[in-house]
Amino acid sequence: EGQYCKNVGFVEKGSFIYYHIIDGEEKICDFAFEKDWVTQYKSLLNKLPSEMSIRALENSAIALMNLEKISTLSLEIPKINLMRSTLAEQYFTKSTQRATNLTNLNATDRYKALLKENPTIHKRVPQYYIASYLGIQPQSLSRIRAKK
Amino acid sequence: EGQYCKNVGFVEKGSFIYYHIIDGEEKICDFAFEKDWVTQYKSLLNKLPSEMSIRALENSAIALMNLEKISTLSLEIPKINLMRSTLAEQYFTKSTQRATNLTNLNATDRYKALLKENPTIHKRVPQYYIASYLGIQPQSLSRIRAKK
DNA sequence: CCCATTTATTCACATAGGTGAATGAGTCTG
DNA sequence: CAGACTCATTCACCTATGTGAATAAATGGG
Repeated sequence: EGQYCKNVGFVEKGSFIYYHIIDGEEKICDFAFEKDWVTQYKSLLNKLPSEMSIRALENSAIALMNLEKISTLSLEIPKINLMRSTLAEQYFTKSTQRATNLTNLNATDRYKALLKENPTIHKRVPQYYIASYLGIQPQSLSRIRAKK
Repeated sequence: EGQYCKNVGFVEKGSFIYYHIIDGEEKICDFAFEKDWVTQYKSLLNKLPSEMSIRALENSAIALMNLEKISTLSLEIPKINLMRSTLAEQYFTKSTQRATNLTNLNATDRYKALLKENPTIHKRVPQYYIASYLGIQPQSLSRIRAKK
């Protein structure tokens, strides 16, 4: 947060969280796992300070590519532009889906939807981060898990 | 919804809603007003059926541009590519902000945030659409407004 | 202008999720 | 192994929002 993002990463191994700090608490707004792209989109493309932080959760391996180099390469290899639109789209799709779930599903159903999409997430991510991502308190997620 | 989106629109006058139908109800996920771009991003760029509907709320004027023509034009006028990234970014920024508000603010504060961003919205959009966008019932929005 | 329809408000009650505290379980370090 | 953390669970109670019904207000067509 506050730094200038200059790279695009591709997760080879491990996991990452995107988060804001609000009232001293880490509010998780996204996860990234193997084969996801990782960058701070707005900071990267607009050369603005990043509005959020990104951090590895596990011991991870990530392939970093510098935006300048990508831009140069794209003159020779037009397919690289595909990657740029894929990136925009991945982020847009994920945040839209998250907003849709937040308005149309209750916490239990949001948790189920997350598990369906990522069945092993609770083995890899502390539960209070999952709760934060779902927009609820850790106690509430405990309650939801117990009820099932 | 279900159709193929082939245009990008620019709102000259009026207003539009983006919505899904879920359990027979229109769930509003975005608004567009003067100077906003309007398109169904994923359908447009991937030539897929649209996942949502878009409809004018008021008597509106919109400048429509065909994607094919935009692509051709962009060879002559490189600045047009700016518009494409602006578009991706507008959508991404809005949906991210919406998801952030939904997780970190209560309904009252989400309503205040919306009013701050768009002070005249209640003069132009029926209240039950605003409620839907905020992720609450119309009665709850009435209650919130009454309390203030 | 009147009636029909749509939209907004209000109320009483129900429920999901928040809050703070206590407890338990897991993990790390020495 | 003991002590110190960190994380997860459970509980009792609280509050925001949902729900369904009744009413009121606004809107639109004849």
